[in-house]
Amino acid sequence: MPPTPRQLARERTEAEILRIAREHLCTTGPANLSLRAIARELGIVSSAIYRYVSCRDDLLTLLVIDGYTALGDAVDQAISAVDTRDHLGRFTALGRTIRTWALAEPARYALLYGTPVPGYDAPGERTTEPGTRVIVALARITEQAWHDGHLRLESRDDEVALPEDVDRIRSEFALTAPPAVLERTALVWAALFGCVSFEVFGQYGPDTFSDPEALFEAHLLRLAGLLGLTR
Amino acid sequence: MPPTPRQLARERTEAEILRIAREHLCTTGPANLSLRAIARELGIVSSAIYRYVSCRDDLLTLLVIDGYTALGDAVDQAISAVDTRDHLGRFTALGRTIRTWALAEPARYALLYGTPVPGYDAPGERTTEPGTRVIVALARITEQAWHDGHLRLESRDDEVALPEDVDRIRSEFALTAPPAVLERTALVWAALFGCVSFEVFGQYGPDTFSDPEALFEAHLLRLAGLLGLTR
DNA sequence: GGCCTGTCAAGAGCAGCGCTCACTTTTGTG
DNA sequence: CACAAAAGTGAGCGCTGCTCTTGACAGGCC
Repeated sequence: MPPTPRQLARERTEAEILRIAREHLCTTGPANLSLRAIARELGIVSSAIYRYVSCRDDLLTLLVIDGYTALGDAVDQAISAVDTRDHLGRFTALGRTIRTWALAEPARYALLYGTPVPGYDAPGERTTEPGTRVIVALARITEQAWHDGHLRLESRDDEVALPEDVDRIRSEFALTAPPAVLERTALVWAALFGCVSFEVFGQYGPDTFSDPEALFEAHLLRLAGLLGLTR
Repeated sequence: MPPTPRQLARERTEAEILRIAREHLCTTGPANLSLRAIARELGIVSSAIYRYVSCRDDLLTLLVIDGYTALGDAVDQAISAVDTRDHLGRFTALGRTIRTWALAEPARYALLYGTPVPGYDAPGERTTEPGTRVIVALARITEQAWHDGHLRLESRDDEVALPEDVDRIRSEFALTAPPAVLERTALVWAALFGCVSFEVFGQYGPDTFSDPEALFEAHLLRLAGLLGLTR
């Protein structure tokens, strides 16, 4: 059945709340996100906001899901614009997209990959799936590269740190590449976000690197090498 | 001249404020650090706290310096306990110390390497020096390894992303290793903190890796390889 | 001893916050 | 048109950071 006018109005208000909340996130940060301020900007009295959002943590959950989804969509789209056989190109597209999105949306990035908000536990049943999209996309790239024979192995790649965990994950996602590939994928995943976080969070001093993008590109290529990607 | 009783009492109170603030940081986070709550726990009235700390941001600066100093001391001590010629041992000691300290002091780690506190600008003239101690220590390790001929170069290591910036930094710290070494040092630095942040901030799911320490050790060795450290 | 100055604590007060509750107004629909 | 559900109102509680005025007290100087 078609949505009633009431449902439409409600959805429009909910979307508007999310939009204002995203803006406020930039200036106040997640810990000081103010429901009163959002209500004020929305033009309703402070208590009326609770008709749409049960509490502040609920709004945070909506923002987390919203952020993971936006980043996941951006990454998926960037990857799918590159030839399936160009594994290095897909990897650099993934890395570049994460960095670009994070620099464009530092507050949302911080909500996802920065300090956890004290006293807030993201409900796993709602956030895990969108939250794993980037690492799943990265694992699919290395899996495809392995499948196509474009993943170089090293001499001591026959042993891995956590065989049980790695095997469980490999079977969960039906990965055929050797365990060491998944281990290196996890390292590159963490390293990638380390590079992006340092830049977004201002860990590099103000006048240390004149062209952070060029530095990131160089790091991306080295990480591709660490991954064993050829071509 | 000896410190007056006044000065002694004042210093004792300041140290006590810092201690309580560190505790509160764990539960409230830096953005919601409450001067009133600290004053209450100290047993003085809320306004009296401003005799010791000019404002909330000033307390944050004290905590930032305190944190960088504690981490820097821990890293320096761990490194100096390893033979000067054991460059791999010094590198893994540095990495392990960062991880151990971060897991033991997640709130202080988050203050240093997590999301910047919105609206708070750390005064560079007071925080830069303690804040660079870890990367300086890492650079000294790679420099020493290069000096001792224990740093492997790669074929395309003759070109570097930002020659001017890298050369400026090399001369500032009197580094003799080639530019590519510094570039890789920067990547490993970011990657290291990426691994630690993922673990401290709970980016790995609750039941993904049964033994995060073992995973970190494996990643450390791979990062040492990326650095080109031999033996 | 008396006084003056600088330090410290107290407490009231302002504006903002999350959230609740009793209440009124609006609105879609049988 | 009537009526119930939904949306909005405004007072109120206890908390926050921060300011300002007021008063207690100790050390140095005459």
